[in-house]
Amino acid sequence: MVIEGLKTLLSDDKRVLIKNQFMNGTDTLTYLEKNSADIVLLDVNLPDINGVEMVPKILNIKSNIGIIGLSTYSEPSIINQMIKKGVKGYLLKNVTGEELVDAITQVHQGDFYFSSEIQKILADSVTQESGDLPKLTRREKHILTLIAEGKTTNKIAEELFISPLTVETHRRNLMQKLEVSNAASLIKVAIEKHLI
Amino acid sequence: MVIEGLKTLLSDDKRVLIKNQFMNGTDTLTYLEKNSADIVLLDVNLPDINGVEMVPKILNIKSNIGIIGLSTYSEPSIINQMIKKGVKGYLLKNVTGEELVDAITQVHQGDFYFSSEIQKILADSVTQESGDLPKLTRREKHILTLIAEGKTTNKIAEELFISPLTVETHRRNLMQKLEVSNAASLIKVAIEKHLI
DNA sequence: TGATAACTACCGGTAAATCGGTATTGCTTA
DNA sequence: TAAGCAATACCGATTTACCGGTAGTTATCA
Repeated sequence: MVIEGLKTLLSDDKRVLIKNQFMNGTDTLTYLEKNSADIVLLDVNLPDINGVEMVPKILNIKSNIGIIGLSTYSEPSIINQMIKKGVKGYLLKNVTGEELVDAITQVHQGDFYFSSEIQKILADSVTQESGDLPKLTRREKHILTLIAEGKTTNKIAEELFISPLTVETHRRNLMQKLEVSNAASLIKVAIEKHLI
Repeated sequence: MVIEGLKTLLSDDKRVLIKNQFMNGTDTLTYLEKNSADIVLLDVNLPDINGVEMVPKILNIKSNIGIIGLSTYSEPSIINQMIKKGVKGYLLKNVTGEELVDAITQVHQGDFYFSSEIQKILADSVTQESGDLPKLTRREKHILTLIAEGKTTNKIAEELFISPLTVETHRRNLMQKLEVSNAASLIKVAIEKHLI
């Protein structure tokens, strides 16, 4: 449905030629390995591969492809991640045909393009400082999920064959990194920041 | 974009006439108050009004309108809620034109229509028994959010001008209702069940 | 190969949460 | 209006979490 919408919005404009379209990530990647494209309009919600992960995969195949992210929603953290991975533009699906063509031409010229809504979201996320994901280690992530499952320090220690004291240390580091002071809010912000 | 996609998918079929389309809930409701329609294709993610809340609002205006829910994603709880509110069908946005027309005609005849993917999700949710939302009282919900904010029992008691012992009772009732044994997992399942 | 990060571990102490059981009061509604 | 639920509250006891500080051993990667 979204693809049909895209095609309709772009069909009026002769500056844009739609070469192909796919419903999932893997098909897209195999196509791009054998064929060329200037711009990829990339939906963030794909059935097989995460949109964020798609970006480096595409750029590995051909680094000069301009990728424009596309999503219904607007979570700052996702947009931030996409930009870090190398998208050149980002739009919401309520975009007009005009804006869509603008975005494509701008990105094709080597510029960036973010719709006004996205710019607002990015600006907000900078002021709120909510976009910065703390870096958790593998062990910390693991223990985080076990805490979320309701397991106590002792249970976790048993499960990982380490000392409860060690688990407590990880626990404290987690809370420090996420700037909270107990497990309840730890889980809440971990989920908000998509760390779980 | 989605609307354009819909229009394209439906334009081939002469059984369906698109009367109007809107980008938000309020415009839709004001239109429906003065005009008629057989079927409403309702996106769950609207900028102003929650899709679930839209359903009773629409049915209050004209109870014989057939509503078909539409979303990119597929969270069982949302689909369940929509059905409870009275939608007659539910589709994902990767639906084909053919299936879309099928759904519309079936619902127009008074039948239900759920795409195979949705049926699978519903079946899974029944077996996993994850769809049953425990009923929390107003006070419990409030305290739940305060716990999620990392506040301790004492802080919450101060804030609500009640005894810490009372807060503790609410806490225990919350944990019992959500079938968990500590605050961390309480928050996790509360978020999973969209109670926060 | 040397520095940095990750993982491990400990002590002592305080604060908070959890458990089990009980009970009164007010509101709501069948 | 009686039953049921919601909100309030308490006691005693145990467990778990949280804080501050410290430190040795492995990876790992530049």
